Amino acid sequence: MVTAAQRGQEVRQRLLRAAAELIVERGWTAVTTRVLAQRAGVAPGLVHYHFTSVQALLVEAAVEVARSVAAQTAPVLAGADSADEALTTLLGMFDTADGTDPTSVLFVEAYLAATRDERLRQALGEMLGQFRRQLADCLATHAVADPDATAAVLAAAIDGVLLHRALAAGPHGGALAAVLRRLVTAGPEGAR
Amino acid sequence: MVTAAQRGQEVRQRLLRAAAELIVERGWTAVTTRVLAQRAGVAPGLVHYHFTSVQALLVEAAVEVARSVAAQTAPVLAGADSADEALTTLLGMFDTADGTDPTSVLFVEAYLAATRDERLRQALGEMLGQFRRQLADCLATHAVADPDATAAVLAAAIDGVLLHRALAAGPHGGALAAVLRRLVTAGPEGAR
DNA sequence: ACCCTCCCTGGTCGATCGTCCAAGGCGAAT
DNA sequence: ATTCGCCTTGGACGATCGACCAGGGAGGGT
Repeated sequence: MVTAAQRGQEVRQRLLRAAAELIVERGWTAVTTRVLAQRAGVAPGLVHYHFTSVQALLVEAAVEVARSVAAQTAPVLAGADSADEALTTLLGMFDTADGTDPTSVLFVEAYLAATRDERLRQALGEMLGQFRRQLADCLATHAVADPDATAAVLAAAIDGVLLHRALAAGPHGGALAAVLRRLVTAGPEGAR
Repeated sequence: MVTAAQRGQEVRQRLLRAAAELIVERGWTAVTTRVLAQRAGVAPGLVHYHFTSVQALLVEAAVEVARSVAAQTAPVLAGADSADEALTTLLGMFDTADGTDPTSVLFVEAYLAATRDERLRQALGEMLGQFRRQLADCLATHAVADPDATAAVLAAAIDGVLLHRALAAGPHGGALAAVLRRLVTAGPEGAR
């Protein structure tokens, strides 16, 4: 037997999934109560029953997606045998993304919304810091110079490449990896 | 004597400036006819007199700002004596930006809006292509390997760094330049 | 003096917005 | 069987939205 509470949680999840889709399709500030409910297949009133506001729902949905992506990248960085391997595997995960794919657009939408929502900014800032730290640990283990700054730039470069792919075709696969590899193969003398 | 046509053009410019401000403050899809008019200090009806729609006004405003930034970077790339110098000067132009400054936010907002507006996507895509080409020419002149892919990655890295700065503090100035310099100082043997 | 053209005003239109709420439904506990 | 607590429904509220337009006003050409 399915309890009412279980059905309630499932509705919550459906609303979160609908929010993630609609942020991408319409843009953060254009996601409305009624469209959310329709996409989730529930009555409009349920949105404000399960969440205090539409904005709170969007924030929770975005953070959840970011968390799931972070959960995928973490083991890659922790288990790599070399900085080269970590880079290659990481790029492989994003190589099918063309900048207009749901995940890429959602991330950028969340970044922007974070400039206008302090809670979201803090949540995403912590996750970015965590990713940078994991990446820096990976680079430090494999003797890359200035691992902290390198990790920050590498993370930024990946996001930037995805951002630019939405506008115009850019380097993919091997060509992209070859350029980015310069960041992690320079020895300690790379820093002046 | 100020003719009516001159005043009309000035109102148009005021609306474009107001649009650029409001896109940053409120987000692309949250800029409304009436707020635009109020910020520009004109009657609401003028928005749809000078522009066919609010969306058209936003697109024109974003493209105009992008063009003015491109006009600032172009001479830097063309006149640099070395790839190092071009990189340093370029970074200097963006070093005061913290990711929440008007120009950075406007660019990202425009990138996102471009995924939902084909005209804007094409306009920004052309400008990105032009910037990449200028940067690639600069790199090629100073014997950097694989200038096209390097230029694309470098451009993406700069945008990515600005994007991430909005979420968390990142490398600035010398530390940032030191890492990015690896991209442009690797010789032809850098590509395996 | 006339008209023509363009700029501008201020308000109306139907649609849609976020939020809230009274009332109904239904399993679980008493 | 009754009560309790949570989930759910569908609509009401005032505010605001983009787009539109009838009409006023003021130079410039005739």
